[in-house]
Amino acid sequence: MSPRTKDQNELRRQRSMERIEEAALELFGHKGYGNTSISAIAQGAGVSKGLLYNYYENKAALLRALTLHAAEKGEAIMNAEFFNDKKPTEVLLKMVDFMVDAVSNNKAYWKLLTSLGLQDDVVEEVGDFLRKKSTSYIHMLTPIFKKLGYPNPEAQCILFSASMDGIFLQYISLRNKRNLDLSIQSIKETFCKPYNLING
Amino acid sequence: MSPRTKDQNELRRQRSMERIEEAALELFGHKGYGNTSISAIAQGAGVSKGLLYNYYENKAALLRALTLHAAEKGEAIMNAEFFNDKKPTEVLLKMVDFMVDAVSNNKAYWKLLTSLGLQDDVVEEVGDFLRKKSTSYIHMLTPIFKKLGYPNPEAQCILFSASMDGIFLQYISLRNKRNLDLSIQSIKETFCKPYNLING
DNA sequence: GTCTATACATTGATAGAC
DNA sequence: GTCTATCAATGTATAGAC
Repeated sequence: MSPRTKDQNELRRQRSMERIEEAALELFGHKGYGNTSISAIAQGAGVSKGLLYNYYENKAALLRALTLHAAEKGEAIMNAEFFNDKKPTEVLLKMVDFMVDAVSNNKAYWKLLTSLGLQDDVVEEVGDFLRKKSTSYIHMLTPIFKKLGYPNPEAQCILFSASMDGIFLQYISLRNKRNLDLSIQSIKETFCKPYNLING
Repeated sequence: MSPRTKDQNELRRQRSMERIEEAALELFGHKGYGNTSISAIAQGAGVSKGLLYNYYENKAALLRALTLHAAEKGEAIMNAEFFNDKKPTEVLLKMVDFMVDAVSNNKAYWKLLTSLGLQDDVVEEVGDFLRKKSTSYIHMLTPIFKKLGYPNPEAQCILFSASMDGIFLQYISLRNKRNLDLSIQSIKETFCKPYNLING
Protein backbone atom coordinates (compact mmCIF):
# COMPACT_ATOMS: atom_id res chain seq x y z
CA MET A 1 0.00 0.00 0.00
CA SER A 2 2.08 2.89 -1.21
CA PRO A 3 1.07 6.41 -0.16
CA ARG A 4 -0.30 8.74 -2.79
CA THR A 5 2.21 10.51 -4.96
CA LYS A 6 2.46 14.27 -5.11
CA ASP A 7 0.70 14.34 -8.43
CA GLN A 8 -2.17 12.32 -7.14
CA ASN A 9 -2.51 14.66 -4.21
CA GLU A 10 -2.44 17.70 -6.42
CA LEU A 11 -5.16 16.15 -8.55
CA ARG A 12 -7.30 15.51 -5.51
CA ARG A 13 -6.84 19.08 -4.34
CA GLN A 14 -7.78 20.38 -7.74
CA ARG A 15 -10.86 18.25 -8.00
CA SER A 16 -12.10 19.17 -4.55
CA MET A 17 -11.67 22.86 -5.17
CA GLU A 18 -13.42 22.59 -8.50
CA ARG A 19 -16.38 20.86 -6.97
CA ILE A 20 -16.57 23.38 -4.17
CA GLU A 21 -16.44 26.34 -6.52
CA GLU A 22 -18.98 24.74 -8.84
CA ALA A 23 -21.44 24.20 -6.02
CA ALA A 24 -20.81 27.68 -4.65
CA LEU A 25 -21.36 29.28 -8.04
CA GLU A 26 -24.64 27.49 -8.44
CA LEU A 27 -25.88 28.48 -5.00
CA PHE A 28 -24.52 32.03 -4.90
CA GLY A 29 -25.93 32.64 -8.34
CA HIS A 30 -29.40 31.24 -7.88
CA LYS A 31 -30.04 32.02 -4.24
CA GLY A 32 -27.76 34.97 -3.66
CA TYR A 33 -24.55 35.28 -1.69
CA GLY A 34 -26.20 36.22 1.58
CA ASN A 35 -28.82 33.53 1.32
CA THR A 36 -26.26 30.79 0.86
CA SER A 37 -24.63 29.07 3.82
CA ILE A 38 -21.27 27.37 3.95
CA SER A 39 -23.05 24.20 5.00
CA ALA A 40 -25.18 24.25 1.89
CA ILE A 41 -22.12 24.72 -0.30
CA ALA A 42 -20.24 21.88 1.36
CA GLN A 43 -23.26 19.64 1.02
CA GLY A 44 -23.71 20.61 -2.63
CA ALA A 45 -20.06 19.84 -3.32
CA GLY A 46 -20.19 16.59 -1.37
CA VAL A 47 -17.43 17.57 1.03
CA SER A 48 -17.24 18.56 4.67
CA LYS A 49 -17.26 22.11 5.94
CA GLY A 50 -13.82 21.48 7.37
CA LEU A 51 -12.39 20.74 3.97
CA LEU A 52 -13.88 23.87 2.56
CA TYR A 53 -12.15 25.96 5.20
CA ASN A 54 -8.96 24.11 4.45
CA TYR A 55 -8.96 25.63 0.98
CA TYR A 56 -10.63 28.98 1.50
CA GLU A 57 -9.99 31.31 4.38
CA ASN A 58 -13.65 32.30 4.62
CA LYS A 59 -16.83 32.78 2.66
CA ALA A 60 -15.70 36.01 1.05
CA ALA A 61 -12.44 34.44 -0.11
CA LEU A 62 -14.39 31.65 -1.74
CA LEU A 63 -16.55 34.18 -3.57
CA ARG A 64 -13.45 36.03 -4.70
CA ALA A 65 -11.67 32.93 -6.01
CA LEU A 66 -14.78 31.69 -7.69
CA THR A 67 -15.53 34.96 -9.45
CA LEU A 68 -12.03 35.36 -10.77
CA HIS A 69 -11.73 31.77 -11.96
CA ALA A 70 -15.05 31.91 -13.75
CA ALA A 71 -14.07 35.21 -15.33
CA GLU A 72 -10.74 33.83 -16.54
CA LYS A 73 -12.46 30.96 -18.29
CA GLY A 74 -14.72 33.30 -20.24
CA GLU A 75 -12.00 35.85 -20.83
CA ALA A 76 -9.65 33.59 -22.72
CA ILE A 77 -12.02 33.12 -25.62
CA MET A 78 -13.17 36.71 -25.80
CA ASN A 79 -9.91 38.47 -26.50
CA ALA A 80 -8.22 36.17 -28.93
CA GLU A 81 -10.92 35.20 -31.30
CA PHE A 82 -12.88 38.34 -31.79
CA PHE A 83 -11.10 41.30 -33.18
CA ASN A 84 -9.43 39.57 -36.07
CA ASP A 85 -12.42 40.12 -38.26
CA LYS A 86 -11.95 43.35 -40.11
CA LYS A 87 -15.59 44.10 -40.82
CA PRO A 88 -17.05 46.00 -37.88
CA THR A 89 -20.58 44.75 -38.49
CA GLU A 90 -19.33 41.17 -38.40
CA VAL A 91 -17.53 41.79 -35.14
CA LEU A 92 -20.70 43.12 -33.53
CA LEU A 93 -22.93 40.35 -34.83
CA LYS A 94 -20.49 37.70 -33.74
CA MET A 95 -20.17 39.29 -30.33
CA VAL A 96 -23.92 39.37 -29.81
CA ASP A 97 -24.25 35.69 -30.65
CA PHE A 98 -21.27 34.88 -28.51
CA MET A 99 -22.72 36.62 -25.50
CA VAL A 100 -26.11 35.01 -25.92
CA ASP A 101 -24.36 31.67 -25.78
CA ALA A 102 -22.18 32.65 -22.87
CA VAL A 103 -25.09 33.85 -20.77
CA SER A 104 -27.40 30.99 -21.68
CA ASN A 105 -24.77 28.46 -20.72
CA ASN A 106 -23.69 30.17 -17.52
CA LYS A 107 -26.83 31.60 -16.03
CA ALA A 108 -25.62 31.17 -12.48
CA TYR A 109 -22.44 33.09 -13.15
CA TRP A 110 -24.29 35.88 -14.88
CA LYS A 111 -26.82 36.12 -12.09
CA LEU A 112 -24.05 36.24 -9.55
CA LEU A 113 -22.15 39.02 -11.28
CA THR A 114 -25.29 41.06 -11.72
CA SER A 115 -26.46 40.74 -8.17
CA LEU A 116 -22.99 41.43 -6.79
CA GLY A 117 -22.96 44.66 -8.75
CA LEU A 118 -26.14 45.69 -6.99
CA GLN A 119 -24.80 45.26 -3.48
CA ASP A 120 -22.96 47.98 -1.67
CA ASP A 121 -20.45 46.16 0.43
CA VAL A 122 -20.15 42.40 -0.16
CA VAL A 123 -16.53 42.05 -1.06
CA GLU A 124 -15.87 45.46 -2.50
CA GLU A 125 -13.03 43.91 -4.46
CA VAL A 126 -15.53 42.17 -6.70
CA GLY A 127 -17.38 45.42 -7.30
CA ASP A 128 -14.17 47.06 -8.48
CA PHE A 129 -13.50 44.10 -10.70
CA LEU A 130 -16.88 44.59 -12.35
CA ARG A 131 -16.36 48.29 -12.92
CA LYS A 132 -12.99 47.68 -14.54
CA LYS A 133 -14.40 45.00 -16.80
CA SER A 134 -17.16 47.30 -17.91
CA THR A 135 -15.01 50.28 -18.81
CA SER A 136 -12.48 48.13 -20.63
CA TYR A 137 -15.35 46.63 -22.58
CA ILE A 138 -16.53 50.08 -23.62
CA HIS A 139 -13.03 51.11 -24.64
CA MET A 140 -12.61 47.99 -26.72
CA LEU A 141 -15.90 48.40 -28.51
CA THR A 142 -16.14 52.14 -29.11
CA PRO A 143 -13.83 52.10 -32.15
CA ILE A 144 -16.19 49.67 -33.83
CA PHE A 145 -19.01 52.19 -33.65
CA LYS A 146 -16.67 54.85 -34.88
CA LYS A 147 -15.90 52.75 -37.92
CA LEU A 148 -19.63 52.33 -38.47
CA GLY A 149 -19.87 56.10 -38.80
CA TYR A 150 -21.88 57.01 -35.74
CA PRO A 151 -21.60 60.71 -34.89
CA ASN A 152 -21.24 59.89 -31.20
CA PRO A 153 -19.66 56.46 -31.12
CA GLU A 154 -18.99 56.41 -27.38
CA ALA A 155 -22.59 57.16 -26.46
CA GLN A 156 -23.81 54.61 -28.96
CA CYS A 157 -21.43 52.04 -27.54
CA ILE A 158 -22.54 52.69 -23.99
CA LEU A 159 -26.16 52.33 -25.00
CA PHE A 160 -25.36 49.12 -26.85
CA SER A 161 -23.64 47.69 -23.82
CA ALA A 162 -26.48 48.71 -21.54
CA SER A 163 -29.02 47.22 -23.92
CA MET A 164 -27.22 43.90 -23.98
CA ASP A 165 -27.08 43.86 -20.21
CA GLY A 166 -30.77 44.69 -20.05
CA ILE A 167 -31.71 41.96 -22.48
CA PHE A 168 -29.87 39.42 -20.38
CA LEU A 169 -31.21 40.80 -17.15
CA GLN A 170 -34.74 40.38 -18.41
CA TYR A 171 -34.02 36.94 -19.79
CA ILE A 172 -32.61 35.79 -16.50
CA SER A 173 -35.28 37.30 -14.29
CA LEU A 174 -38.33 36.76 -16.46
CA ARG A 175 -37.13 33.53 -18.07
CA ASN A 176 -38.85 34.26 -21.36
CA LYS A 177 -36.93 32.72 -24.23
CA ARG A 178 -39.17 34.24 -26.86
CA ASN A 179 -38.52 37.75 -25.57
CA LEU A 180 -34.80 37.03 -25.66
CA ASP A 181 -34.99 35.98 -29.30
CA LEU A 182 -37.09 38.99 -30.25
CA SER A 183 -34.86 41.51 -28.57
CA ILE A 184 -31.70 39.94 -29.93
CA GLN A 185 -33.11 40.17 -33.41
CA SER A 186 -34.07 43.79 -32.78
CA ILE A 187 -30.73 44.77 -31.35
CA LYS A 188 -28.94 43.35 -34.35
CA GLU A 189 -31.13 45.36 -36.68
CA THR A 190 -30.83 48.49 -34.58
CA PHE A 191 -27.15 48.56 -33.69
CA CYS A 192 -25.17 46.34 -35.99
CA LYS A 193 -25.40 48.43 -39.12
CA PRO A 194 -23.43 51.33 -40.59
CA TYR A 195 -24.87 54.66 -39.49
CA ASN A 196 -25.52 55.89 -43.01
CA LEU A 197 -27.72 52.88 -43.65
CA ILE A 198 -29.87 53.95 -40.74
CA ASN A 199 -29.95 57.70 -40.84
CA GLY A 200 -28.12 58.54 -44.03
CA MET B 1 -53.86 62.07 31.91
CA SER B 2 -56.31 60.81 29.33
CA PRO B 3 -55.40 57.69 27.36
CA ARG B 4 -54.68 58.02 23.69
CA THR B 5 -57.63 58.12 21.36
CA LYS B 6 -58.15 55.58 18.63
CA ASP B 7 -57.00 58.04 16.00
CA GLN B 8 -53.81 58.76 17.84
CA ASN B 9 -53.14 55.07 18.10
CA GLU B 10 -53.76 54.53 14.44
CA LEU B 11 -51.37 57.34 13.65
CA ARG B 12 -48.70 55.78 15.81
CA ARG B 13 -49.18 52.42 14.14
CA GLN B 14 -48.91 54.02 10.73
CA ARG B 15 -45.80 55.95 11.59
CA SER B 16 -44.05 52.94 13.06
CA MET B 17 -44.80 50.78 10.07
CA GLU B 18 -43.64 53.49 7.71
CA ARG B 19 -40.35 53.83 9.51
CA ILE B 20 -39.83 50.10 9.57
CA GLU B 21 -40.55 49.73 5.88
CA GLU B 22 -38.36 52.67 5.04
CA ALA B 23 -35.43 51.24 6.93
CA ALA B 24 -36.02 47.79 5.48
CA LEU B 25 -36.18 49.15 1.94
CA GLU B 26 -32.91 50.94 2.41
CA LEU B 27 -31.16 47.88 3.81
CA PHE B 28 -32.70 45.24 1.56
CA GLY B 29 -31.94 47.40 -1.43
CA HIS B 30 -28.37 48.31 -0.69
CA LYS B 31 -27.16 45.22 1.11
CA GLY B 32 -29.50 42.57 -0.25
CA TYR B 33 -32.34 40.68 1.39
CA GLY B 34 -30.23 37.82 2.64
CA ASN B 35 -27.52 40.08 3.99
CA THR B 36 -29.93 42.11 6.08
CA SER B 37 -30.90 41.06 9.59
CA ILE B 38 -34.06 41.90 11.46
CA SER B 39 -31.93 43.49 14.13
CA ALA B 40 -30.38 45.86 11.62
CA ILE B 41 -33.80 46.85 10.32
CA ALA B 42 -35.18 47.48 13.80
CA GLN B 43 -32.13 49.52 14.66
CA GLY B 44 -32.39 51.50 11.42
CA ALA B 45 -36.04 52.23 12.11
CA GLY B 46 -35.36 53.12 15.72
CA VAL B 47 -37.73 50.51 17.11
CA SER B 48 -37.34 47.22 18.91
CA LYS B 49 -37.30 43.83 17.24
CA GLY B 50 -40.39 42.99 19.24
CA LEU B 51 -42.37 45.79 17.67
CA LEU B 52 -41.34 44.74 14.23
CA TYR B 53 -42.69 41.25 14.82
CA ASN B 54 -45.87 42.81 16.15
CA TYR B 55 -46.58 44.23 12.70
CA TYR B 56 -45.05 41.66 10.39
CA GLU B 57 -45.29 37.95 10.77
CA ASN B 58 -41.72 37.41 9.62
CA LYS B 59 -38.97 38.72 7.41
CA ALA B 60 -40.60 37.52 4.20
CA ALA B 61 -43.89 39.18 5.10
CA LEU B 62 -42.09 42.44 5.66
CA LEU B 63 -40.47 42.15 2.26
CA ARG B 64 -43.82 41.45 0.67
CA ALA B 65 -45.60 44.39 2.31
CA LEU B 66 -42.74 46.71 1.54
CA THR B 67 -42.53 45.77 -2.11
CA LEU B 68 -46.23 46.15 -2.71
CA HIS B 69 -46.48 49.46 -0.89
CA ALA B 70 -43.53 50.93 -2.75
CA ALA B 71 -45.00 49.71 -6.03
CA GLU B 72 -48.36 51.29 -5.30
CA LYS B 73 -46.77 54.65 -4.69
CA GLY B 74 -45.01 54.63 -8.06
CA GLU B 75 -47.96 53.10 -9.86
CA ALA B 76 -50.43 55.86 -9.09
CA ILE B 77 -48.53 58.46 -11.08
CA MET B 78 -47.68 56.21 -14.00
CA ASN B 79 -51.13 55.27 -15.18
CA ALA B 80 -53.01 58.50 -14.86
CA GLU B 81 -50.70 61.07 -16.24
CA PHE B 82 -49.06 59.41 -19.14
CA PHE B 83 -51.24 58.26 -21.90
CA ASN B 84 -53.24 61.42 -22.33
CA ASP B 85 -50.72 62.83 -24.69
CA LYS B 86 -51.71 61.94 -28.19
CA LYS B 87 -48.32 62.21 -29.81
CA PRO B 88 -46.53 58.85 -29.43
CA THR B 89 -43.08 60.42 -29.52
CA GLU B 90 -44.03 62.72 -26.68
CA VAL B 91 -45.30 59.81 -24.63
CA LEU B 92 -42.01 57.96 -25.04
CA LEU B 93 -39.85 60.97 -24.28
CA LYS B 94 -41.89 61.84 -21.22
CA MET B 95 -41.74 58.26 -20.04
CA VAL B 96 -37.98 58.07 -20.35
CA ASP B 97 -37.52 61.24 -18.33
CA PHE B 98 -40.06 60.05 -15.81
CA MET B 99 -38.26 56.77 -15.29
CA VAL B 100 -34.87 58.43 -14.96
CA ASP B 101 -36.34 60.51 -12.17
CA ALA B 102 -38.08 57.57 -10.56
CA VAL B 103 -34.95 55.44 -10.49
CA SER B 104 -32.62 58.25 -9.42
CA ASN B 105 -34.89 59.10 -6.52
CA ASN B 106 -35.53 55.52 -5.44
CA LYS B 107 -32.30 53.71 -5.99
CA ALA B 108 -32.86 51.36 -3.08
CA TYR B 109 -36.24 50.27 -4.39
CA TRP B 110 -34.91 49.74 -7.86
CA LYS B 111 -31.96 47.75 -6.59
CA LEU B 112 -34.27 45.63 -4.51
CA LEU B 113 -36.62 44.81 -7.37
CA THR B 114 -33.75 43.97 -9.65
CA SER B 115 -31.97 41.71 -7.23
CA LEU B 116 -35.20 39.99 -6.21
CA GLY B 117 -35.80 39.16 -9.85
CA LEU B 118 -32.44 37.41 -9.92
CA GLN B 119 -33.13 35.09 -7.01
CA ASP B 120 -34.83 31.79 -7.44
CA ASP B 121 -36.83 31.33 -4.30
CA VAL B 122 -36.94 34.33 -1.94
CA VAL B 123 -40.64 34.92 -1.70
CA GLU B 124 -41.71 33.57 -5.05
CA GLU B 125 -44.76 35.82 -4.77
CA VAL B 126 -42.58 38.83 -5.45
CA GLY B 127 -41.09 37.16 -8.50
CA ASP B 128 -44.55 36.63 -9.94
CA PHE B 129 -45.38 40.22 -9.20
CA LEU B 130 -42.38 41.35 -11.23
CA ARG B 131 -43.23 39.17 -14.19
CA LYS B 132 -46.77 40.50 -14.29
CA LYS B 133 -45.59 44.10 -14.10
CA SER B 134 -43.21 43.52 -16.95
CA THR B 135 -45.70 41.97 -19.37
CA SER B 136 -48.34 44.58 -18.61
CA TYR B 137 -45.73 47.23 -19.31
CA ILE B 138 -44.99 45.71 -22.69
CA HIS B 139 -48.66 45.46 -23.55
CA MET B 140 -49.21 49.09 -22.65
CA LEU B 141 -46.29 50.35 -24.66
CA THR B 142 -46.41 48.24 -27.80
CA PRO B 143 -49.19 50.30 -29.44
CA ILE B 144 -46.96 53.36 -29.20
CA PHE B 145 -44.34 51.68 -31.35
CA LYS B 146 -47.03 50.56 -33.72
CA LYS B 147 -48.13 54.16 -34.14
CA LEU B 148 -44.54 55.11 -34.82
CA GLY B 149 -44.60 52.78 -37.80
CA TYR B 150 -42.19 50.08 -36.72
CA PRO B 151 -42.59 46.90 -38.78
CA ASN B 152 -42.29 44.77 -35.65
CA PRO B 153 -43.60 46.96 -32.84
CA GLU B 154 -43.63 44.26 -30.19
CA ALA B 155 -40.00 43.33 -30.71
CA GLN B 156 -39.03 46.97 -30.74
CA CYS B 157 -40.97 47.54 -27.55
CA ILE B 158 -39.33 44.61 -25.80
CA LEU B 159 -35.91 45.86 -26.82
CA PHE B 160 -36.77 49.34 -25.63
CA SER B 161 -37.86 48.01 -22.27
CA ALA B 162 -34.76 45.86 -21.95
CA SER B 163 -32.55 48.78 -22.89
CA MET B 164 -34.10 50.99 -20.24
CA ASP B 165 -33.60 48.28 -17.66
CA GLY B 166 -30.01 47.86 -18.75
CA ILE B 167 -29.29 51.57 -18.58
CA PHE B 168 -30.57 51.67 -15.02
CA LEU B 169 -28.81 48.48 -14.06
CA GLN B 170 -25.52 49.95 -15.20
CA TYR B 171 -26.21 53.25 -13.54
CA ILE B 172 -26.96 51.57 -10.27
CA SER B 173 -24.09 49.12 -10.31
CA LEU B 174 -21.40 51.27 -11.87
CA ARG B 175 -22.61 54.58 -10.44
CA ASN B 176 -21.52 56.57 -13.46
CA LYS B 177 -23.79 59.56 -13.95
CA ARG B 178 -22.13 60.57 -17.19
CA ASN B 179 -22.80 57.19 -18.74
CA LEU B 180 -26.41 57.47 -17.68
CA ASP B 181 -26.77 60.83 -19.40
CA LEU B 182 -25.07 59.61 -22.55
CA SER B 183 -27.15 56.49 -22.86
CA ILE B 184 -30.38 58.33 -22.13
CA GLN B 185 -29.59 60.78 -24.87
CA SER B 186 -28.79 57.92 -27.21
CA ILE B 187 -31.91 55.97 -26.40
CA LYS B 188 -34.06 58.99 -27.10
CA GLU B 189 -32.43 59.44 -30.47
CA THR B 190 -32.59 55.76 -31.27
CA PHE B 191 -36.07 54.80 -30.12
CA CYS B 192 -38.25 57.86 -29.75
CA LYS B 193 -38.69 58.69 -33.39
CA PRO B 194 -41.06 57.60 -36.13
CA TYR B 195 -39.70 54.62 -38.03
CA ASN B 196 -39.71 56.39 -41.41
CA LEU B 197 -37.44 59.08 -39.99
CA ILE B 198 -34.94 56.39 -39.15
CA ASN B 199 -35.11 53.89 -41.96
CA GLY B 200 -37.46 55.53 -44.45
C1' DG C 1 -48.27 50.38 21.31
C1' DT C 2 -43.79 49.43 22.70
C1' DC C 3 -39.86 47.38 24.95
C1' DT C 4 -36.78 43.88 27.35
C1' DA C 5 -35.59 39.28 28.06
C1' DT C 6 -35.16 35.07 26.36
C1' DA C 7 -35.55 30.60 23.60
C1' DC C 8 -33.82 28.13 20.05
C1' DA C 9 -31.80 27.30 15.36
C1' DT C 10 -28.33 28.33 12.22
C1' DT C 11 -24.38 30.49 10.99
C1' DG C 12 -19.29 31.09 10.07
C1' DA C 13 -15.24 29.32 11.67
C1' DT C 14 -11.67 26.25 14.44
C1' DA C 15 -9.30 22.07 16.51
C1' DG C 16 -7.98 17.70 16.41
C1' DA C 17 -8.46 12.75 14.91
C1' DC C 18 -7.72 9.70 11.05
C1' DG D 1 -6.34 15.37 2.22
C1' DT D 2 -10.49 14.74 4.60
C1' DC D 3 -13.81 14.34 8.26
C1' DT D 4 -16.26 14.86 12.89
C1' DA D 5 -16.97 17.49 16.87
C1' DT D 6 -17.42 21.70 18.73
C1' DC D 7 -17.50 26.94 19.78
C1' DA D 8 -18.96 31.47 19.93
C1' DA D 9 -21.73 34.63 17.57
C1' DT D 10 -25.64 35.91 15.23
C1' DG D 11 -30.01 34.92 13.32
C1' DT D 12 -35.21 34.56 13.63
C1' DA D 13 -38.91 34.51 16.42
C1' DT D 14 -41.72 34.51 20.94
C1' DA D 15 -43.46 35.78 25.78
C1' DG D 16 -44.45 38.79 29.01
C1' DA D 17 -43.90 43.33 31.43
C1' DC D 18 -45.02 48.20 31.14
